[in-house]
Amino acid sequence: MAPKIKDVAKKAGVSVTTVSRVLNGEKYVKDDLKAKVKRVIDELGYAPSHIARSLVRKKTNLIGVIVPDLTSSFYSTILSSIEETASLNDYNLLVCNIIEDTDKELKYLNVFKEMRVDGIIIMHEKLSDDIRSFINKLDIPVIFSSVRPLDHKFVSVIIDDYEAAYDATRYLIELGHERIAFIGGDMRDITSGQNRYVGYRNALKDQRVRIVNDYIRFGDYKTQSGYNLMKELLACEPRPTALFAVSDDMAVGAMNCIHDHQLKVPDDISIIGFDGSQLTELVRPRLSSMEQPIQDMGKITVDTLIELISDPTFSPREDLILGHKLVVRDSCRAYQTER
Amino acid sequence: MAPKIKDVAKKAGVSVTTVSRVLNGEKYVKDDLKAKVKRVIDELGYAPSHIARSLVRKKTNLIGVIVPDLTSSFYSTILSSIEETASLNDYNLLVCNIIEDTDKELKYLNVFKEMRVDGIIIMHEKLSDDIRSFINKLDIPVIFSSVRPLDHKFVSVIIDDYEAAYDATRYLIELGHERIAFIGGDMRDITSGQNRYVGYRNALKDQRVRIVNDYIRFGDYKTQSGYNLMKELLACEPRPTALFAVSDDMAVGAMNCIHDHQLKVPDDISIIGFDGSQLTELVRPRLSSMEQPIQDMGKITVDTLIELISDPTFSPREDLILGHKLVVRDSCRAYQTER
DNA sequence: ATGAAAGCGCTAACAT
DNA sequence: ATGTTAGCGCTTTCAT
Repeated sequence: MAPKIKDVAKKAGVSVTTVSRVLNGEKYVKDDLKAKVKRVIDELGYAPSHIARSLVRKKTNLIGVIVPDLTSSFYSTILSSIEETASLNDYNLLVCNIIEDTDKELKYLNVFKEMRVDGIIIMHEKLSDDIRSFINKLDIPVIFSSVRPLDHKFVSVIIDDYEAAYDATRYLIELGHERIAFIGGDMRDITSGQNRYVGYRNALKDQRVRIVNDYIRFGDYKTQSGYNLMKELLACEPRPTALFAVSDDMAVGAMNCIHDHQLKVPDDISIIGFDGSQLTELVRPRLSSMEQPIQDMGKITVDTLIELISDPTFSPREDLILGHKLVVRDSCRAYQTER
Repeated sequence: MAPKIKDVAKKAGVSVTTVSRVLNGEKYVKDDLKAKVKRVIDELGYAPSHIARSLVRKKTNLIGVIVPDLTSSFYSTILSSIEETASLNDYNLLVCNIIEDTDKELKYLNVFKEMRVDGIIIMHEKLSDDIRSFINKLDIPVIFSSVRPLDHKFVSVIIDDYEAAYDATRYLIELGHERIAFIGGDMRDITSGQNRYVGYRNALKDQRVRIVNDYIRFGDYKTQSGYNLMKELLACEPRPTALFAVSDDMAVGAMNCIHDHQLKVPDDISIIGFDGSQLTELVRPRLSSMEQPIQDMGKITVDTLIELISDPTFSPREDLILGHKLVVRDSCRAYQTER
């Protein structure tokens, strides 16, 4: 069995309180005693039980994180930033990967509750009724990152997805494109589904570009779905000359589909993605994308959650809206009518 | 404050023991009592404290995981598989992302020790002396996944990296290539550094292909490093006609470099990667790769660790060697001398 | 079938 | 400056 504080106390010839004091760096311990205790701790290889500590302190220093898909470039990057920030603040991450599995999510949320995690980060917005009511009853701070669910009793750290989509679409319009297709996400998602879609539509409408329903398709943010939808789009007559995809993954899927059909990006079709994930630099041509500040998003999520944890009265009723940025790479070109 | 077992007991008019019994599904509780307790639990929104439980049961159902780079396609996939298997067995993951930071790693290992995690999974092999001695003293089961450090007192779940690299290289030789370059990893790594390098060398030697030192470069498994090293290789005279990169990330970096120099894969240079990560299907041309059974690796790692946890006498002294598989896609072609 | 009470390893009054 | 002791919320003998 691992040594306990009592063992240390006995061997050092002091009381457990004294050991506890040196453990917690309190003063009121004479230097020689402190030194002796420390030596014994080393000799015994003693490490205080976080379990026992949590029980009395009522603080676990644990943050539960629910990620929709660990293997996606966007989420693994934001998770990495979350981990870094948490670690810097002495918080540890309990990570749960949910791939559209409400039961598993509910189970995990319950584990988070049982574990008495200090806070919870959720990164998807397709909240089932069960989930919704569960987290509403929970008296643990919850924060949403990169998404904002509909009835938000909680804070979200996001960009303005509507504006970002609008700007991305306008960029294509300004390049002279008039047949601009759209590959969207799940319309049950407000943030990444609806907002981005409406941004696209309104950009077209405002610049008086015709909206063609056939050019509008919806999928699930993943590469495969981008590939499949692009295939459908290639069958349209006339073919679109540009595409806005609401995730880089989908954009890459579309690029690959185009490549596999012996067409060229951007010569035949211009593509702009969304997220600004690592993928953008991994593919050829490099993918222009509407960039979310992924690193900042992770950091700010954790920083805000920690404030929420340490000061329950602190409650930024407002969401935290970060800036988006168009990053131009090589996947778009101007459209010449006389081509 | 969250309700406790005592609150439930009081409200249900029974003893805490009884509540504990229904919580743990024991028999010897009359049905009507059981029902009443359950109702009260619901009404109160009571969830047993995992902390308190762990303290008395001496079991946390926590597994600590140390990942070298969450954002890499290989590690995020294996982590995803680990998470899934753990979750299925009611274990939760404490995830720590280490990017060559020994201090952080040591700190985390100490957290794992304090947290009394039931087991630890480590996915890198560059163990510093501190780390090495720390885990040797630890009386928590440790398992290595995808790597095997030098003095292995612990079990590893791996493929035969030497054989896999040998086979990958031989594939290029069989395609008729004679100028085969190598982009390697960190030679301080046994598994992914040395073994793969020696596999490459021996394959050349055995098939009597000349080994050219200029064609051999070492990096850090990442895309950028693959890119940079390929740039160096392109400057060689004569240029290599084929390349074996010890990670898919590096292979993709090399592909991009080749593309950026107006050359073609596989027409000008054939490339084979290593890992069989999702990247292989994301790039064009699709990347042929020596595939590791990533999913299985994650699953087997967790399954074995759980055995280790539940039965301390159980100790597969042997490493678990999984099979590798060459997956041919579009990045290699036969070399014709008369070209 | 149910309950009382000891104890898991620690912290934090409270005493000295 | 150091020690005694009562919990923290649960499980688990041991009684009944």
